[in-house]
Amino acid sequence: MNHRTLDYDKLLVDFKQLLKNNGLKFTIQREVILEMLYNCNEHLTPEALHHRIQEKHPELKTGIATVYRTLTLLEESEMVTSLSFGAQGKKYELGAKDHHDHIICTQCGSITEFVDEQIEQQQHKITQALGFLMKEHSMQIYGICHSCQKITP
Amino acid sequence: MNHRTLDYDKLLVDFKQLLKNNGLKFTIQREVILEMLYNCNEHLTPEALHHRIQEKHPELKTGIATVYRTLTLLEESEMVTSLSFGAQGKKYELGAKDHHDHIICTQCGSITEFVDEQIEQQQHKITQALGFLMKEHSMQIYGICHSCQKITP
DNA sequence: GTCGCTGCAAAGTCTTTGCAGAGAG
DNA sequence: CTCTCTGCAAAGACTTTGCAGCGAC
Repeated sequence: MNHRTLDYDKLLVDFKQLLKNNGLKFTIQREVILEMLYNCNEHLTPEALHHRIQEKHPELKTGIATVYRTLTLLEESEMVTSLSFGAQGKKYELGAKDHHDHIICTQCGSITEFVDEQIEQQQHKITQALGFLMKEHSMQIYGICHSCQKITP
Repeated sequence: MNHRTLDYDKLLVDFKQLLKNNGLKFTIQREVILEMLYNCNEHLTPEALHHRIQEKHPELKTGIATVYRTLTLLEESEMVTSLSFGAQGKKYELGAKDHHDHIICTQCGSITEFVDEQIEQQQHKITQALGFLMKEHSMQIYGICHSCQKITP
């Protein structure tokens, strides 16, 4: 269900534009991080991302600090968004995808995405009633996914 | 809007029962932490909570470690819930209150609570359709609150 | 009295920062 | 060439843990 409205080339162009606009440089490390976020159909912790990059591009010896710096940059530029839940730390995903909310299995940690138009509309109603200027929102539902229910009923 | 359905005495009884059931002891520090969570109509970080306790009960010299330990205990027992958003860390609130979601002002950091029956129902529908066993959920809406809009329009 | 609890300080995590050399523009 | 990036290691922030004495039951 990912990347329906997004192809990598477009993403890369946007990224390069973003860098240029801010007098920043396009480096291999930054590209690799973006690419990895694009290709991993998952929500990744900085550490997991770093690990995968080292596996796939060991020649770069990418440092964890660079991963953190790039994620911060991408998040500030709203190209990725972060999710933090419980003690499990912060996870990142590409944010240019369609907006969606998350259903998280507390057993296996898997994350399912969904969008519900009715909920979105309701949120607008509520904030308007309070005179609140809504910028964004995040919703997480926690529970046990279908597969894990079978294992431990 | 808080504590509509909850008075402190009841809370305290529940807490004592919880401790007894687990062979744990009722200490002044634990009571003070619970009381502070009850009286502060806010979502508190462990550090903020610790600071307020030291202000109000300096004679106890309550250590930050005890605050962390007690919050962990309370969270595991589902008497408090934690909220984590962005880089701002984890905040705790009494969880025995009515269920509610959060509207967070990114300007002043204030948190407004709300409940919407329609959203709740919709969440159940969605998870049921996925064969997911919903345990709990959290929803945060970010934006600029009414007061802050006046200051910087 | 017993056994859990507490404060303190030390040890862990996770994340950020300073720096000198490498590399993009 | 200039000025930003990077990796490394050191420093920070936040949280947890070990321990010896204290206190609830």
